[in-house]
Amino acid sequence: MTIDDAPRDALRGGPRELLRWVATGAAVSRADLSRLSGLSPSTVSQRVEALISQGLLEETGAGRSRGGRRPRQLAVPTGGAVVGAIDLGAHHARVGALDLSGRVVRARTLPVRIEDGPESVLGALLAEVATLVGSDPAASADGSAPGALRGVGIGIPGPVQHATGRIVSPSRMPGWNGFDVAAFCAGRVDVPVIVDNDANLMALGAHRTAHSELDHAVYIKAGTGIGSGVISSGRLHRGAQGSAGDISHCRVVADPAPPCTCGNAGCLEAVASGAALVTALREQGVPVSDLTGVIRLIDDGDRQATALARQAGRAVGEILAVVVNFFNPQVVAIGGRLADCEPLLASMRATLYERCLPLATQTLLIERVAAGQDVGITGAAHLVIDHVVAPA
Amino acid sequence: MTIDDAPRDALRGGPRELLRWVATGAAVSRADLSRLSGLSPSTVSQRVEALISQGLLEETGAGRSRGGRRPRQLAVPTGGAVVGAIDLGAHHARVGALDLSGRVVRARTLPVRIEDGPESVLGALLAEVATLVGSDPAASADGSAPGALRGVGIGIPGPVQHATGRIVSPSRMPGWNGFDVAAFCAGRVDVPVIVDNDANLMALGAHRTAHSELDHAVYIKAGTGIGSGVISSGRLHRGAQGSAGDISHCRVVADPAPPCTCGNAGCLEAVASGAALVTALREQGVPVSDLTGVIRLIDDGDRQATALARQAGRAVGEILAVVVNFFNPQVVAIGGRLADCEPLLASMRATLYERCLPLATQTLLIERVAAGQDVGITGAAHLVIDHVVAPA
DNA sequence: TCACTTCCTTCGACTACAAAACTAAGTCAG
DNA sequence: CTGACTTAGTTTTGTAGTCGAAGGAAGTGA
Repeated sequence: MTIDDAPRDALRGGPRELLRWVATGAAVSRADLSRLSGLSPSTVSQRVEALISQGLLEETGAGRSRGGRRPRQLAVPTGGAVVGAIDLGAHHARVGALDLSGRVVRARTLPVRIEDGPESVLGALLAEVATLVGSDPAASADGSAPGALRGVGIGIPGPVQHATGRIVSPSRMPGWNGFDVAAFCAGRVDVPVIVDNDANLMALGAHRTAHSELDHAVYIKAGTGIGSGVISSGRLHRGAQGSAGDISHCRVVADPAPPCTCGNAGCLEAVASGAALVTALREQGVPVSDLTGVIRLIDDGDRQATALARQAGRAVGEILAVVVNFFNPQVVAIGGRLADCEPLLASMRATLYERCLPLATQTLLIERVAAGQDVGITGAAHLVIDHVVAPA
Repeated sequence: MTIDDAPRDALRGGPRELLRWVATGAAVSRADLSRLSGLSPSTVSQRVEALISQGLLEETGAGRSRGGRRPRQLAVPTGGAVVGAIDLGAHHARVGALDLSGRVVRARTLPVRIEDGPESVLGALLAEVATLVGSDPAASADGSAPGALRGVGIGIPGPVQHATGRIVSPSRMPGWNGFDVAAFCAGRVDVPVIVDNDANLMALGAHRTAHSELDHAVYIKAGTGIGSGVISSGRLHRGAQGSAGDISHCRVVADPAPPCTCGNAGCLEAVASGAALVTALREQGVPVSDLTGVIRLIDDGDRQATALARQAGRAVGEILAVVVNFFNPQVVAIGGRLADCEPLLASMRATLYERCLPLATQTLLIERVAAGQDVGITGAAHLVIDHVVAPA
């Protein structure tokens, strides 16, 4: 006798899921939703009506007939910049205004100086969010409720206790330790603010846009720093302390083992992060100023830079091999600025295939995160949307 | 604003949970259940009645008053050996008959020879299950329905595709590759048979008996082989292919790197498993015949054996460090025959604390699996019980 | 003996969902 | 162009699960 697993999601057919189906284009009519969700047509009608009255859904005329009455098309109100999102990085921040479907309405990249401290940095970014949301033509045109800001999601490049919104001993954010981001922001905007780690947000964004049908996924963010986000049973896995996915200080074999900002040596971050590559190249006498320079060198086929990228790829692969064996995900995707670095990717892949159980890699997808520079804010927006369309 | 996470379990107050509360002794009366589950007294009464009529619960007279009417005590029908369980090991199998609360009613350890092949081994073990269940005094006394066998759970010391019940390229089970355990057993017993990896069953058993209030846990089984079981959000995490937790072939630093049965060298299993310790000691000229001998040597303080145990502990700790950083569990517990080996445990602990993020180890429990030799069959029984008390 | 507590059940109401019947609006064959 | 059929969506009605209030059962303690 064969036992199939418990249903993937007890929230089956919840308003959130209906909304997502419409947002992703999987469903266009009430009938579609009924088929997809397994709910009866009457129930779907009822729910849809509720969503419409909340301004979360709208009717957009009749669709094409498939041999019978034409469907009344549904859509998530688009163009309404109602969710703010900030994806804070080491040197830049991506700030955006997104609509309820998680689509980017308007976004900008701003230079930031983390070392200026949280008040200054976050203050400026929140102001930019307000500008982006406020400059919404739809809102200024009709000024109705659907155009109003519903929440702000913020991604931080360091450890965040999601539950409290507090930052805990970040390695590259001087002056931010213990800062309560959520509380600070709550004083500046009067909508819910959700704070999470940047890798988690990338994971959420990438999963929702590219792998929403997969249950278990791991996303690596390799930029200036290195981190990962975990999707388990379709949901973000944050772990006991909210530090799940933080593989930056796992030890890897490297000779000599480069010292890490954390005080140890041979950490993944000290070998495979963008910052590490910059440092290593400089020590070899190569004059690079930042990660962009390193990537250019690699693209140009520079021998030293390429060798370092390979080493970085092996290091990532080494850690990822343990993760894949242990967690057995359906997909491993790599994002961040180093994701476009072919030598790194290639040696990561090779190491992974070499060191994993055949069973674990047999159907494993190893990909690049597709969604580009907006994955982070997309993930942040999804977090907010999930919270706005609250219960189940 | 602080956002609390989604409710841990949408199945809140399901019949399964009620049953578990009674089984664990957390609840004795309907009133207890109402308080624990948050359901209204009327709903609880209704559910309890249903469970009683299914024979899954029974009333056992009145309890002690707490200042008012005396509670009508509830209990899971005990003494009824209604679930069969087999925990197959490399040289021995633990076979048991358990009641609906997951308590062991009767159990035996049998020697097995894996190399005799699945038909022979499983045939004998199933026969033993029948004997243990059949010799139930309660069943023969009143012969009523509650005494009837409801299902059999089987743990296999190798990779199992839980969904199909098939064994996939096990490293130490010649003749078992591709064997469909579930189908074979289905032909011999007329109740559901559930097959899973032995480490998964240990994890389930240990979690249910000792850590049921924790969401995320990792259990290491270190015996002849080495494996792990993962609890994520309170549920067994099996991963995409059902191979999650199989860390036996993760590479660790070891010099020289001992060859592994899988063809590679330096696998965790080749360094830290019981089989590896036996092999290594023999190569050093120490005459040991099996794992029991090794453990005796270690307990006696033998220098060579202890050194190997330390090395094994470091190797486990090394892998576990990555796992803890990545998964951020609330507890890591070690079971299996090597769990009682102090030097191994000590160096595992040390390595873990040295290599993990402080945030991840700050509140991390590192323990020995408490439940003893019956954890496996207990886990198997729980799997069956969960399936019998089917939906939510 | 009486007030009060605890335990549990009964009953009416509410909610979520579904099934069935129905309306609406189309296609297509003859 | 007409009538049979299809698809889409609504309305009505029914059912199952849950809760709250009320009350009965069975105790304690002043």
